[in-house]
Amino acid sequence: MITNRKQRPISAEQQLLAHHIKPTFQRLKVLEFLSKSCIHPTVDMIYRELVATIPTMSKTTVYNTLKSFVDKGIVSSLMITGTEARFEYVRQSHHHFICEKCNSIMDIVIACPHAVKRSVGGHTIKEQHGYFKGICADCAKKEAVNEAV
Amino acid sequence: MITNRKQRPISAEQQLLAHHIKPTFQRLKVLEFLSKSCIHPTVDMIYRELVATIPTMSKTTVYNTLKSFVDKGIVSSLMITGTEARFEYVRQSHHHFICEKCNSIMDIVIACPHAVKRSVGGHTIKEQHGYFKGICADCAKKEAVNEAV
DNA sequence: ATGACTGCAAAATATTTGCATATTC
DNA sequence: GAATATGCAAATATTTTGCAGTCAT
Repeated sequence: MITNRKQRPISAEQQLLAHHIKPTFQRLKVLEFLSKSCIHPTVDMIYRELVATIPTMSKTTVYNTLKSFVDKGIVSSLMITGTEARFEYVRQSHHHFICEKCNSIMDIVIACPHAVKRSVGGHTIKEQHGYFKGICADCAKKEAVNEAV
Repeated sequence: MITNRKQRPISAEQQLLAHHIKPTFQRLKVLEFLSKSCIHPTVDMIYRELVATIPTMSKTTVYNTLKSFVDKGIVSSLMITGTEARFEYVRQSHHHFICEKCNSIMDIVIACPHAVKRSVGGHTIKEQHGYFKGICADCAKKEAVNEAV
């Protein structure tokens, strides 16, 4: 769901207007998809999803669109799983967990004392990112089952 | 400097042997360069540095070598500045600061309550990563000077 | 009509793979 | 001499760029 600063639900169109981005058809579709998704999709995932219903959609447009969203702070870009960027609609500040087995990315909401810092070591902070890598609960369970056999 | 678990200085060769990696000439050079470097170099930076004195060095070998180092936990791979992986010799656990202007990466040593966690949300943690993005002190200073002109 | 947006194609960049050669034990 | 490591070349993957056509004021 997309909300404004007061946590009131607003449309994708209003969200783009609020950030001075012209709400074109393609941009709305990208934003709507991201706001519904919890899989932190790659450019390719977004493209494949949208081209299914919008045959003229191009990857360049997905790249362009994501770049403008990231610039405006509506979407954040995660470089945590190898060489492919992943994207998420910006909501509450949180950390991530990346599973080495299944490569899924999960949101981890935990208190972080650095989340409110404005600067560190004399450097001005604009963004904070925290992530964990390991084995997710699902994969750990599957492994346990396999070993029992 | 390379140290063992008791913080005693050891040679690159001993470090590789301790991790069951055959200490070949190329691997030693990569490890020595990383252990001396504080710039979190890319594959290309490592390659260019080494090929200057070892004309037969290939990028494939740098990739292979880094992969084995990361697998053994001697080196860690950072995906935080766009599409190019950066590498650092593993020492004390710490966070990073990435400057949006000059793209330099700095180590940030701060207390983090999550650094000792073994699991989060039921998922088993193997690695923790934290980083900040913003404007470094140097670039902020330069900007201030430019504005004053 | 102007300026912004889209999308194809090509270029640029980054990484991986196949395989032949070289090296080491 | 068997096993492993190296390095060239090609393939693949990801992102960016140039440009021509399209769309919306």
